Amino acid sequence: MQGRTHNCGELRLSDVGQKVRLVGWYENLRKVSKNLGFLILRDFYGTTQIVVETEEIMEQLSDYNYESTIAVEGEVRERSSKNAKLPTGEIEVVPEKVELLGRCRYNELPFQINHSKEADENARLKYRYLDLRNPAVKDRIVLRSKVVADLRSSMIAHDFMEITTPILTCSSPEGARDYLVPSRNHPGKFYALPQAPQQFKQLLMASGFDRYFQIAPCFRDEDARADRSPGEFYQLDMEMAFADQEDVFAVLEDVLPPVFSKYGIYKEASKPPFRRIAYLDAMERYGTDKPDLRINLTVQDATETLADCGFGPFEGNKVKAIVAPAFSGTRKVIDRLCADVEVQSGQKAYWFRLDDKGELVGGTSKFLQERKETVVAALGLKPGDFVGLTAGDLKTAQKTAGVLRTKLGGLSDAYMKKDCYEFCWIVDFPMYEIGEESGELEFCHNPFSMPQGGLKALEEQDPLEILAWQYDLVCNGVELSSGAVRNHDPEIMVKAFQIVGLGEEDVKAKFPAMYNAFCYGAPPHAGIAPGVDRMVMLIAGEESIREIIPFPMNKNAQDVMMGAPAEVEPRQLEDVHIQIVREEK
RNA sequence: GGCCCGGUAGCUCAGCUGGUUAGAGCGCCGCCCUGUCACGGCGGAGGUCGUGGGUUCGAACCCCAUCCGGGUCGCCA
Repeated sequence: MQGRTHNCGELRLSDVGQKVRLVGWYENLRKVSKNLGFLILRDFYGTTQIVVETEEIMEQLSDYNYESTIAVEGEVRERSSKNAKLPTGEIEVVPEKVELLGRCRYNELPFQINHSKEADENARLKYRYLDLRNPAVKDRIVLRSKVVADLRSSMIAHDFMEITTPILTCSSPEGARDYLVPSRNHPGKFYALPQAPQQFKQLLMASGFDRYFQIAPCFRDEDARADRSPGEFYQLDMEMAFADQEDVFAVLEDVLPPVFSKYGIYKEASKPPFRRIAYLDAMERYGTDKPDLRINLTVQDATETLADCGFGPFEGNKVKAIVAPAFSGTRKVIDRLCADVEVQSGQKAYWFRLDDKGELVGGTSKFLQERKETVVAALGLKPGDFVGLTAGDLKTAQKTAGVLRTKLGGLSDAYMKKDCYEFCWIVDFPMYEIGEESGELEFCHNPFSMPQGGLKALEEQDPLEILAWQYDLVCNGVELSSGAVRNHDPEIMVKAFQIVGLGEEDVKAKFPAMYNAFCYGAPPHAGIAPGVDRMVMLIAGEESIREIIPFPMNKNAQDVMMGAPAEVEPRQLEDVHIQIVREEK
């Protein structure tokens, strides 16, 4: 007998009496005596108990290390003591023959397979093929595959067509650092890996395709975060011709919630239409453009009430307040909260409380006693309330308050409904902003977005007042995606660039293909590109993006399993006309 | 690049105010165990305390430098 008759997850009571051949990994042997032991055989589908009842097979097994692959031939038997926790727990296989298929040469592994999630991350990444044998680790990758399959079929059901776009393309002048690929045939010239298929999908619209999507690999040479993989990631990239913001919203509101509620750790997901929050409102009420709407706390402006109270950090600054009602945290909890905010935002948070007797206590309260009535009235305080405070220029105060709000929300179920997916759209982003470094007018997001009001707005309005048809999709405080109604009109495009001091020649130079294409009659179009990795993280309830990537890189963008990045042969460098210049330390 | 946290047995971690022989659980090896299922019992092996320097009679512990990992800010239109 070759191969297998069944997998390790499918035998049931109804199979009793059958002769079977199972193959898989030798996970464990619980040895009870010289001639009784219970072997756990594991494959992709599950585990099956093999009951060893002869000294002969017991001795044979003692030569094999755990994690070797073996084949077992024998008869299915009803267990005398069943295990309700296992799908195969009612049966066991009595082996007539055991065969070694692939020897594991080590009796000690870098970590224990079933506890690999607790092991050192570098060891897990280096031995990812062992880590992935852990069902709990493997399941995330299986989940990812299912989510992607459902997204794909749902998009196709919505009449979208998957079209692949080039991986070797050219460096784009805006945005993140590119990954460059030297050209052998063109000395001194480089391809770049796409940061997103942005321009290609817009060119598909100009080419006459109506509804495009792609599970698209994207490459950006930027530093990692817990929720941001270095180097590469995937987007559910989509674009629709003759469409506006409403059309894009309608598609994703239809496609995403069913996938989230079907596979997610939470079974409840927002129903369409998702809440829409204007960017400036989001910054004011939630202190972020990616609010977690599961948290019911909001930010208030307390500048007028508190800025001049005599507390140094408030002086001349904007002050933001978050009132947490019926607060029960101890001083230790509060200190921890403030420390966490400082670690994450780089800014300090302050606080005081209105105690049960109605007295202002703790933190900054001594600066407020004289104006107690005003403070209580302005913030609408009730006895037992905690007030978290942040200060700085408007953006700093808002952003810090945003971090504080998130941390406060995590403290109590009363502040946060945890078990659901709350989607929202952030809309009405400003078209332009004053750049923090340059101090000059810049595009707030991407220059391809259509300004609300079109050419007329660009000609007549204060640039800082102009809004763009630009939107973000947010779920539980995670930014899933940016999207926009694109600027498909060369005239408006040139005008939009002129406002930031660039001209027609710059547009042509920076985006020649798109500019030219749009000169031949382009459809109005709009699109978006939700991050697949982020969505799978939310669905899986994982905090680390590495858990949902089959072969992730470490924080420093190294693949410790493959050894990438690596040096190459001098000959290869010559081929592509590259010389290495090493920096002296 | 800045800041924060960490690095002690194969793995996870404890190790007090600096004190003489650095511990635990899991794993590994050996023996025992006829229904285990996180099997159990007994015994054993296993340590450059990340690295280098300093302070001290004495350093896993304090100081300096450095390397590595994670988080975060910058960055990611």
